[in-house]
Amino acid sequence: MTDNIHTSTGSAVKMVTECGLRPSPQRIAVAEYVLSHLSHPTADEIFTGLKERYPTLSRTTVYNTLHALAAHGAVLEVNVEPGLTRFDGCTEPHAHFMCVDCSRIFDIGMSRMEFPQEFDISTMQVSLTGHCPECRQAHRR
Amino acid sequence: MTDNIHTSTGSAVKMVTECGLRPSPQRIAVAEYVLSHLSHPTADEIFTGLKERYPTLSRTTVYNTLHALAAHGAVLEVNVEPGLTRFDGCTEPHAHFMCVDCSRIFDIGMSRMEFPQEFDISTMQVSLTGHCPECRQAHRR
DNA sequence: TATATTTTTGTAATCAGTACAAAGTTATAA
DNA sequence: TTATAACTTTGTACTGATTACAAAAATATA
Repeated sequence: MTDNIHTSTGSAVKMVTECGLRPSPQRIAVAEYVLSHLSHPTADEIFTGLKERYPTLSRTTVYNTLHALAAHGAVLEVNVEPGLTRFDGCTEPHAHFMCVDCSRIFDIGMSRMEFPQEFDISTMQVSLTGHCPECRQAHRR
Repeated sequence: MTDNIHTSTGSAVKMVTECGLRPSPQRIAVAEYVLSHLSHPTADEIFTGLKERYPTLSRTTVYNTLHALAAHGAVLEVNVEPGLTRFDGCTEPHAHFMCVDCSRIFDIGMSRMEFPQEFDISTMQVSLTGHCPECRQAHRR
C-alpha cells in the first residue's frame, strides 16, 4: 500500500513505448507517477503532483496519456467513487475497498473471494467489461 | 434482463416509506421506474422517462430520491462507466458486465465467481465499500 | 535545411451532479 | 376551519471532472 517513490524510470519508458506511444518526457512522467503512487490518484492529482517538476505540463496531456495507457491495459481505471475516475498502476487482479469514513481506497487480493476480515464490508460491486454474446457473434469472435 | 413494465405500485410505495420518506407521487414514480427498468438507467434517463407523465418533475427531485433510496440500500449505485452513475433496483449480490461494443450492462450472478462463458471478459473490477481497520477502531466498531 | 508528423498546450465547451432559495404541499395545532 | 410549522418540489445557478479543438512547440523525415 505504501507508494514506492523510487520506481525506476526504465519501466515507465517501457510502459509508454509498449503502448505504442513516443516516450516524451511528459508521458514518461505520467507513467512513472502512476507506477510509483499506488494510492489510486485521480488525473488531477497526477497533474498537480507533476506540475512542480514540469511547470508547462497541461491537464490535457495527463488525460491523453492516462487514456492511452488504460486503452492498452497498462493502467487500470478505477470507478469506486461516483463521478471520479482513479488510476491504478497495479494491473494484477485485485479488489478495491473504499472506506466510507476516510475515503481511502485499499487494494485487496481476492483469491477465492476470501476478503481480509479486518475490513468491514458494507457494499460490494463487481464490474466486468468485454464483449457480450451478441456483439461477440456479430464480430465472429 | 427484460424490464418488467408491470411492477405494482405497491412495492414502490413500500420502498419509499421503508426509506423513511413520505410517499409523494414523484418519489413513488422514481422508485417504480427503477424497479421496473432493470436496464441500469442513469438519473437523467429516469428523469426523461418520467417527464412525459409528470411534466413538472424536476431533475433535482430525481437525484434526491435516488440518493435517499441508495443511502438505505433500497437501490444500488452502479459505477461501471467512468463519470456516470447508474442505478439498479436489484439489490441481490451480482456482478455487472458492460459490453465494450454496445455499452449495455448485463447482470451476472457470481456464485463462487463462476461467470457465464458466453461473455468475453476483458477487464474486471471488484469494488467494496465499508470501514477500514483504522476507522473501524476509531469508532470502536 | 525544409517539410511533414507528432505532441503539447491552453482555452473554451460540455455534461453530470450539487447547492440553494423560492414556491408549493402536506401535516399539525389552535 | 384557519394558522402555522414541517416537509417537498422546483428551477436556476454553480461546481468540478472531462473533452474538444486549434495554435504552438517539438521531433522526425526528406
